[in-house]
Amino acid sequence: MTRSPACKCAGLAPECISYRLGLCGRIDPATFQALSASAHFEDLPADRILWHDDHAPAFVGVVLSGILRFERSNSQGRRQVLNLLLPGEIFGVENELGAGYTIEAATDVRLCRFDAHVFDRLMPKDRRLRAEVYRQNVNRLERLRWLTWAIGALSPEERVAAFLVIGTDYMPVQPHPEGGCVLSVMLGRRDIADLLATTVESTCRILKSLERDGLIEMLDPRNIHIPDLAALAERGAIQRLGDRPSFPRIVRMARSARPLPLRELRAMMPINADGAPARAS
Amino acid sequence: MTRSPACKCAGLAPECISYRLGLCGRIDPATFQALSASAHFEDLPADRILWHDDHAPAFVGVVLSGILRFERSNSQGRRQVLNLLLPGEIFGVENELGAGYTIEAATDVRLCRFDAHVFDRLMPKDRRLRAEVYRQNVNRLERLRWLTWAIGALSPEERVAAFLVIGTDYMPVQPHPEGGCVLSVMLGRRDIADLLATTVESTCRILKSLERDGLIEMLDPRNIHIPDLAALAERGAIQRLGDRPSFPRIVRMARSARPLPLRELRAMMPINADGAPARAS
DNA sequence: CGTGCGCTTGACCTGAGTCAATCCTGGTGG
DNA sequence: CCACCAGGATTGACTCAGGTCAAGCGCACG
Repeated sequence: MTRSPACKCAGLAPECISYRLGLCGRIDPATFQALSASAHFEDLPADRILWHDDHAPAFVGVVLSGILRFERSNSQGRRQVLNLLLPGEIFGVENELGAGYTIEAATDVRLCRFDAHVFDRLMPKDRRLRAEVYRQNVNRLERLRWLTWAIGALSPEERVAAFLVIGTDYMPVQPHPEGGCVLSVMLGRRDIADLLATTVESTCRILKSLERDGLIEMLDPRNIHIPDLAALAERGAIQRLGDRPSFPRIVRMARSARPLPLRELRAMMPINADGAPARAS
Repeated sequence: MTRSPACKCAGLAPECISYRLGLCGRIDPATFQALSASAHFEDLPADRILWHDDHAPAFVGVVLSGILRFERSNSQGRRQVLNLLLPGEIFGVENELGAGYTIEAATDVRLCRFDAHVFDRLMPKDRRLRAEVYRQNVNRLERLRWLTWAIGALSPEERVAAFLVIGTDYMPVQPHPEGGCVLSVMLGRRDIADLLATTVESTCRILKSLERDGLIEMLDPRNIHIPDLAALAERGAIQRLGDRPSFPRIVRMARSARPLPLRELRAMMPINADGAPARAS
């Protein structure tokens, strides 16, 4: 884990995802100054443990790129991923750790950490900061509600289908020459399985079966062509394409602070899943 | 559903659970005055639908007695209960409805409804009001995390065991002459099953099997003797008796505004599950 | 005294988890 | 450049936990 010296963000700010569409850009400029004075970048390799169990969090952070997973395991090691933390999202506010929760990097991650004390001092002062933290909490709650419902009321197949549909909101998406789109799944099978409360094997089989049904086509394990998003959504018990839990649109990440390594198909300029240019707001 | 004329709460306040340990007692007195001026009592019979699906909530409410269930169903009618709303808890803030969620009475319920506009006008003015709403949101998130983890990572048996243990925090509890305590489960099997993402039949069988193992004894379907709470907790994957999601302690309800009908064993003076007098705070 | 509903029990069966073998790919070192 | 290796992904075979379906049971209520 590399760690840069304190960075004032000054030059970077307009490029930074947190500034462009997250915390930093929505708070009072004075708060931003104070906060950025305590900011450090930090790069984590995939699977690095960021916080473990009841180890009280010592800092507040914002994800700049990559995905963190917020999870908890039972005694036999069965793991449940409770949330994905995406670029632009804050973590470490409200002592969300404590009861055996862990935060780990699901992919390579770059994040920005702020001093917790500085953050706590700023909270009561800036109503926009509070509003942003509140907003993100509401989103979190909404996503968790969806997940709980999905695990409790949907079949594994429906959950996987829904995961792919919802994934088009926050994972890279490219148009496909023959129509539809190609979703680049940023998570390994293990993580998908643990998020959807199923197993790696079932996930594989379900993907194959969705492929047999023509709902998807696997270009390679991580790149999935979705010819008809609406059809897949229907399989995933998503009534209208509109009602999915709110994730930040990765599309806004397109030119984030640190471009992802430019391998194979990974979309650097994602468009909307339906092939239209990315929606605003 | 009976509805009283507007009630100023004046005389009732000290008796009211929301005043004694919830919203009303924690906010600025001026806010309380304004809020209570728009307050109505409302009694709902069990299973009455309070809000349905995308019907935008028109009011903010506080549960005074009984339990509401916050739920969502899939297309085949499989239902998932996502949260229980207990005496003292607020609902209707932040448009939590919208995506097919429903709020229904799980038992007979008495609640206090406030005008949503009044509430929204007060929110920006009173920091203590905001703090209380925030606090309750954090609790909600925490409970939902536990539930998601439980459904995803625990077996149905573990979930039922844990449900009973956690239930001692928010459902009536009495000491048992032979030691341990008697928990009066306020929910029907159906609700328990839908909360724990299992079926009525499995719930029954699991209860029987816990009984065979001597972990519980069913006095009648709704009154369960727990000789050793810690042993049951262990079966429910609750490590230390301390780490359960935070529910309001029903013990504080003991003399709430409207006593529950005094049938059979229902404890009017619950004590702590371990037999000690109720813990403070 | 019938009816209905909630709870319980039994029989059955299948979806999905477990275990194990194989494939594939990218990375490493010779 | 190639052989080898490790880890992820896939596939197959097997098993059983727990869901479904179908009956009883018993209490509350009209």
